[in-house]
Amino acid sequence: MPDNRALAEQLKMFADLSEIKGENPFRLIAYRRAADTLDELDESVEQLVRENRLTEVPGIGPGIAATLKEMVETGAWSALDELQDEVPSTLLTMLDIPGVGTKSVTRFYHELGITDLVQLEASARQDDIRKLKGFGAKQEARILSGIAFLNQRTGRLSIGTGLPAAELLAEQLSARLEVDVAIAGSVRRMCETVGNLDLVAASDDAHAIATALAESGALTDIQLTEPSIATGKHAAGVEVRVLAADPEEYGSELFRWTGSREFVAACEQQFGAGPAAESEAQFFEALNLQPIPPELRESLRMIDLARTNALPRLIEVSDIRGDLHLHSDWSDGHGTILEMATAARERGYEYLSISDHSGGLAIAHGVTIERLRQQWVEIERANEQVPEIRLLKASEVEVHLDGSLDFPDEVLAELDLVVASLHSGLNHSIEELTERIVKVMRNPHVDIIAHPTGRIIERRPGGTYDWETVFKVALETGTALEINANPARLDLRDEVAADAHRAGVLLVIDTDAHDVRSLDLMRYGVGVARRAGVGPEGVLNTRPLASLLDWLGR
DNA sequence: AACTGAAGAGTTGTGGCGCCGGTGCGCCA
Repeated sequence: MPDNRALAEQLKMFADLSEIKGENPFRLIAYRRAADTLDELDESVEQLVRENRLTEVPGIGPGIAATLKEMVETGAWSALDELQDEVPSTLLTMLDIPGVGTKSVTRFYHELGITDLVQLEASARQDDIRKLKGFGAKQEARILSGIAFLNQRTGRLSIGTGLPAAELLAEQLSARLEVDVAIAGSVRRMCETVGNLDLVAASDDAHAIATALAESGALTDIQLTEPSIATGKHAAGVEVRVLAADPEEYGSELFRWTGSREFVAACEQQFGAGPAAESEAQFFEALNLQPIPPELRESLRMIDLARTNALPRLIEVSDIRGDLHLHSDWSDGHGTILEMATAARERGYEYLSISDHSGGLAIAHGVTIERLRQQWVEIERANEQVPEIRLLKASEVEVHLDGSLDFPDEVLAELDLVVASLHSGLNHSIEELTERIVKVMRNPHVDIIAHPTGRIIERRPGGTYDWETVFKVALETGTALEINANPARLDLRDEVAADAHRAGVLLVIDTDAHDVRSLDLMRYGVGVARRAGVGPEGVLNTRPLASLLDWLGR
């Protein structure tokens, strides 16, 4: 039974193929909008089909409802199958190249007979692309560097998918086997992408684990690859490995299975095979080491720090007192200001910054100066309705190519908080980008630089900066650099965040939420900060409201 | 294809950048 996400994928694929075929563009918009809606829908499509309520969903009319019904009931979509006979679906892989869209792909296909990335790369190398009207040497170079970037992709799963999947499995296994089951591996270390999902169960019965895995419904191809290891293929596309650990060795095995491989190897070299321990705490105690948080088990230096009880105190999700970068339905968010404020109260926050896009980002329905003033009225009203949460009048202000901001200084001065964002020209040179961001930080009204590099993990490389200069100016101007908690971004990434922290730069962890649910992405940003060795004092939004307002100078 | 608003028909996702070629078009946020 296809879930909402799988159905949305099919709709998007249909839209892309139809666009290549040259169908009515408004039809495509409708399919894509419906797909976006499904991604955020709380109810399952299957349920809606059964109750014949699909067309009650905004953006789903009779046509798409019939399509969804067909997919739910038969598991297939005949129109999509027919379309794939006409338009090879391998063409879609070329759309992943930054700068290549459906128009270009159509021409590569019709005029050069190119159907996939391998053929496209070969043609670009042979200078065949520039023979097409409207293409030249620069385009060829862009295509080649784009393909090189795509070839670096690991096919690993985002932590944003891996962690919830591992949590669900651990919960199901624990309930069925009635033993402790822990998440291990790269998921536990909060790596930005994960190659597989590793779990450790406090049970030496691997057969029972395999049976429980089968009952979970999320796995195929379940087998015992070793007497004590049950594996299977997860629907999300990675391997699941569950270690059957003797309860008396549960802690020490969890340590071994958490990795990183180099880290565990280094420990074994220093301490031998290590003692058997029921819990990880006991394991560290037996080694006479301060417990090392999983996120720090990458750098061997941490072993020395643990020896002398000198590990940094790491930030925790419970340290976070508010979210300073998010969106409402005033721009491209889906929740009202009141809904976002209420959700923040449920999460125990003290404050929330309403930072919708500025007018320059038209596609996101950016807020113009005139609408900004209207928004302040609504923010004040919500402040009265949800007195537990202090809503800040903020903006995610577009940075233009010349480093100027989308709002004039007089308007910025009236805001409680200014988040500056680069969305264009991120492929410019390191010198140009550094100069631009320095200019932004030197604006006295700018408080935060959002998702500084603009990377999208495994999709867009993002910009490069002379970080030393960026940190120096951030320190000098008192600008906070964001760790964007969205698992597709995680920007700044762990290593750069660690360097920033060491340089004394203040960090801030924001979700950039576009709906209520995304406020919960905070833990991924906290994971990055922990991997960077950052404690609560290094993060702006751990501060109490009064202290935050003081920092803002308001 | 869906929505609006009441009839059928018109509207829907905007504007700047980069590349190519000499003014326009595709791509992207």
